[in-house]
Amino acid sequence: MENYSVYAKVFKALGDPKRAMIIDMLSCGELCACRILEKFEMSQSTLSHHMKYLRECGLVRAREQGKWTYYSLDADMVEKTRCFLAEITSDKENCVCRENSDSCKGCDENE
Amino acid sequence: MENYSVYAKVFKALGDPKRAMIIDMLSCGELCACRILEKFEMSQSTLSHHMKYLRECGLVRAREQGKWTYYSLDADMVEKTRCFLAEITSDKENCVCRENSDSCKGCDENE
DNA sequence: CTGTCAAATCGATAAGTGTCAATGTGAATA
DNA sequence: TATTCACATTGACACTTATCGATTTGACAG
Repeated sequence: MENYSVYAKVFKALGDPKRAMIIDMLSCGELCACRILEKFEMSQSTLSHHMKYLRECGLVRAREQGKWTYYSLDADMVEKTRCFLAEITSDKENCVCRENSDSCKGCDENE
Repeated sequence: MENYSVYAKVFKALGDPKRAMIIDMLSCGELCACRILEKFEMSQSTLSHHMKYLRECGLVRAREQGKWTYYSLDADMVEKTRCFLAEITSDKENCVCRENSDSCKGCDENE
């Protein structure tokens, strides 16, 4: 159930059209907040809120440089998320539905 | 922006740990509501609500047979969702961030 | 027809989310 | 030092969501 909760946060983050769009933008490379803001009709505080959400779920990293903050995707988290999605939507031997235990742990490296 | 909204619904659906778990269960094949309910500490009405959510975003289909309702994943939607996730998290030529804008290079020019 | 069962819907409530204006903060600059 | 700039945080609000118990619907058995 732990894993479900971890990725639930990521999916919640993707569950807002504007945040999904921000992810899309960041997929081309690092961007500063001001550059992202240009693309949206949204107050600066609202964008900041969204960026915090994206950071806290692990999907996005922030790098501060002087007064600017540069955002970029966390490639590792992206990969894990894709993997998790693939995992829970594919047939498998040790599925939750076949056991009482917490299987379907996805692609965690410590196994 | 349309596409972002369509898949935002799907991601919102996956953004609840229990719903993600239900998806996981259904990935092994069709199940009736009662079978799913067994796995959770959740009232019947709450489960019904979640199933409606999953149906409405297109991820799950329902087949009624007598008094039972059988649920299964919509393979097509699953595939499209995986695809969308891959799309927005990969670098590409025609990224949102390149639309109506000269580049995606960040704030370099302001430094 | 009546009672029972599976599931959906309704009504209510507490918690979470998206949004903005206002304010705070820390770095660069005049 | 005081001001400005980029961004974060706060407080407030309307809206949505997760949840439950109660009720309704639709199918089957007697």
